[in-house]
Amino acid sequence: MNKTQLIDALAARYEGNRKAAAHALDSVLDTITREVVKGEKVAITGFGSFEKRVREARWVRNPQTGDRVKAKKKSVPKFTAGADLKNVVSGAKKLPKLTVAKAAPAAKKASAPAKKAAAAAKKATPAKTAAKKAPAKKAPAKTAAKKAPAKKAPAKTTAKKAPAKTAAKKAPAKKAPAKTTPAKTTAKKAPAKTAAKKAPAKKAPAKKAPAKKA
Amino acid sequence: MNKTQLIDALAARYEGNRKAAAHALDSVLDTITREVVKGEKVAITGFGSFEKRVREARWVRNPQTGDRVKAKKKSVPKFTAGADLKNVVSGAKKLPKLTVAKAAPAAKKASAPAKKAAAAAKKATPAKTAAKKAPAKKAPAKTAAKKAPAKKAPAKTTAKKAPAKTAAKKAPAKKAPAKTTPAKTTAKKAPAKTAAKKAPAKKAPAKKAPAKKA
DNA sequence: AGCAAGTGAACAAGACGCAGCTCATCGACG
DNA sequence: CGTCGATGAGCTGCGTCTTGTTCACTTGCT
Repeated sequence: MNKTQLIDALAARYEGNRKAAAHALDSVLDTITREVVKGEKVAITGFGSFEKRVREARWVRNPQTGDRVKAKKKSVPKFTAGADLKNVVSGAKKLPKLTVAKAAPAAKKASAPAKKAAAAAKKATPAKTAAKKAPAKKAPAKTAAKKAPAKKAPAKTTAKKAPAKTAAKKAPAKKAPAKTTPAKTTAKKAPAKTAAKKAPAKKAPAKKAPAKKA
Repeated sequence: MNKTQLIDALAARYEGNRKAAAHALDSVLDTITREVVKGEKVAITGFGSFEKRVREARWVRNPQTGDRVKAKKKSVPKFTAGADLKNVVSGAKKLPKLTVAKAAPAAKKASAPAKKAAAAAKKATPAKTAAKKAPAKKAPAKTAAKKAPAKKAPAKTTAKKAPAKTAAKKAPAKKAPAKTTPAKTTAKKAPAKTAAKKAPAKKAPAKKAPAKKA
């Protein structure tokens, strides 16, 4: 998914208004960028944090010549994923269901949807809280508690709607073939890209061709 | 800077409307999250890309017990910073000036501001483009070109309008202090962290205190 | 206000970043 | 809608960074 496609997906939060979505995306990214450039660490609880980190001078290699090169000391942007993002990406936790209702009123009433989002978040949060409290109380039984969360994951899956579970199954299926699935996903929108990637792999020999030129 | 402060900064793009800003931030982050969870790589040219990466099972160590632990195979979120973000963070490139005018109309007319933003982007882009073309043409002189870019930075400054040049002069002046300012900023926070790091070291004994409790 | 996230420390194995170059892809603009 | 300049990805190998667990405390957010 590229920027344009992201804007398309984001537009759903703005009643299909792509311009508003584009403005939102640009604004968010630009603001984060400016703060990081200023040396400010931008910490978004749950999602992650962006910060400027100093990378000391170090020896690196020119992959083409194999020569060692001294990379100068510089500042680089660093993103550290937050717990929530990690949890949903790993599948340990599911994202709150995004209702169409949220998307619709989003553009009309920023406050109303925010409350709905909070409500949805609360629904997801308490369940987790309870789960965490249980192990917290069973300090000695934490080992077992570890196993408990594993059971929790499926429990949540089961707790969710049948379709969600179906989606969950699809999700893991995607993980297994993550290397394969993305190709499929890519194949849908950018099969050309997949082909393009495969093509470049073939172009690796193409590079050999230029090597011959050399 | 935390989420609340980020929303404050972002509100400037929405006529001070914090709710709209919050909605924008939440929408963007949630959309990115959902796409990544779905296995989609979200590539935002210039800023960076978010993707789900598979981490194979591996042996890790429990630092407290020294025990080897088998970390299960899991999916983790990964962010790769884009060239533009890297350049501005490293100081190799400056961010286009953000005019208040942009912020003001942003909330009123999503379309109009988008165009203005685009116009501003163009101003920044062509200058860079021209600068880059120059080196691109001197393919053989790339080695020199490397040295050239250092000179380019001022060259671009000169190429800009007199006022822009004035601004450029201010900009470099800001650069000089920028490094000083961020250092100070960093000094403020970093030392705090450093202090914090030292503080926890002191807290190590504090842990002994609870040990006494035990 | 209460709960979750974040932080720091410990250590070793595994993951990641980064040079320069080339080609494919992207996206802003006319 | 097409164009073209900018960006992204991949290559190699080595130095740097992250990650597991646990605990206690601080901070942030709903």
